[in-house]
Amino acid sequence: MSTRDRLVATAAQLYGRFGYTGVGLKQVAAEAGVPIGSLYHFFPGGKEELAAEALRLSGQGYQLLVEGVFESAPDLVTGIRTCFDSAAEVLAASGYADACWIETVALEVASTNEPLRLVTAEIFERWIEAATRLVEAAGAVDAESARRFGIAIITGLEGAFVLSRSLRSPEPLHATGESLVAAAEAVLSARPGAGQSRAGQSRAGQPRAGKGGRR
Amino acid sequence: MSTRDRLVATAAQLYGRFGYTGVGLKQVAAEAGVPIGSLYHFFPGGKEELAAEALRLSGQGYQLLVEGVFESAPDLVTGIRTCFDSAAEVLAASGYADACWIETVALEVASTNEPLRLVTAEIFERWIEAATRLVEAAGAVDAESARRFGIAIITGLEGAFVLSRSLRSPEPLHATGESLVAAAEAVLSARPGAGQSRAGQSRAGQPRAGKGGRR
DNA sequence: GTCTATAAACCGATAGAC
DNA sequence: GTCTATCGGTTTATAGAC
Repeated sequence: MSTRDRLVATAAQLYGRFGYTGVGLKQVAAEAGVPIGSLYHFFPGGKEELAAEALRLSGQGYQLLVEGVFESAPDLVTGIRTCFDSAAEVLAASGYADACWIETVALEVASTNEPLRLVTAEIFERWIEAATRLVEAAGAVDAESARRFGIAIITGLEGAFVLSRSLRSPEPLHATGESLVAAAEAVLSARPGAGQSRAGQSRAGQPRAGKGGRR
Repeated sequence: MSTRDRLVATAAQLYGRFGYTGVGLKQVAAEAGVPIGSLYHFFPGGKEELAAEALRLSGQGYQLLVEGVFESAPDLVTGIRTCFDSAAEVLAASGYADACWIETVALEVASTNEPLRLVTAEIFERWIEAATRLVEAAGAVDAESARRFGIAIITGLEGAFVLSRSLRSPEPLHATGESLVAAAEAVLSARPGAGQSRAGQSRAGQPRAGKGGRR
């Protein structure tokens, strides 16, 4: 792993735990075992450039992770359930520390650092587009409602992360996931050619009970 | 307005824009027109005590605000719509700065400051209980699913704030609100004595069309 | 490319005069 | 209760030797 990659990786890790303003460059360099001068050699733009790079890398990482979960699920509804349930497991296993650090930084910079705000906006926009594609693949009617529900999945996940981390409980993630499952069934049953019962399959599997508990 | 109240109010304002680690006590004191010595006179616990007080005050304020919106709405579904739509208006009017600053601080302190984390947890728990009461008043079946959907309203709102602030667009708030409306109709139609069509009224009004647009 | 030293500004917190 | 000066430590960033 190159010096540069090590800096980006430890920056992502530290910004995730302490936030953007909560971590100094000296701390990042020390943790990565790199002198501060080398940091400015690779990132002449200083803290901002390093954070932008870390954000973009983590943003892509999170996207691939979630897309993988959905694509290996038999249908959209189980994809949503698996996504929120496994997020709850990972979060609890890390002592409620590792959720989505991009949202922490996004809130910190939203009104204070325009270049970094734009970086987070690009990441979120890509996530929305990816989620929209997943909903469309599940058979939702028009592009507009697919995007609308794709956004709801992202916002639900991010909001549940906040409460689950603060409360140190998986309950917000489970509850939000179940609410999105109910919404997905409603959205998908409204598509042309769908019966008015709860549906939601796109490529396999029998209709699930859907009312299910928190396992 | 007393010196003490002025400190708490400006602290809430500054922490909202720059985050907890992003604002110094000197800055708070200067903005409030108070010498730093007086700040430590009223808050011997320093930054942490001041932030805790500001969090509790703002937490109660947000709760009263949202409860007022829901209680003056004819039913749960229009309460949700009004809540998300007016939040989008307020946010846009402030240049996408004033959403919910408690979540910014909650993420910052979640893994770094246990006393403040507990303060945010208490606030979120009260919000959940308030939201649960609103859902129960709308006629949802059991206490468990009422709490589950109450949580989803809070997490949806908080998550939508993150994306709307980052993207500087009302779209995430509108999309999340519509998704919660669909989920509410599904949850409420499952209650005993309800037809299996989409419902959602609790005290007034005819059944709405429910599929409606973004106005 | 690597590393050290340092500048200039800021941080939270305290002491002590008034 | 108000206000100032200051301590010790941190921040971002740069200069310059190697």
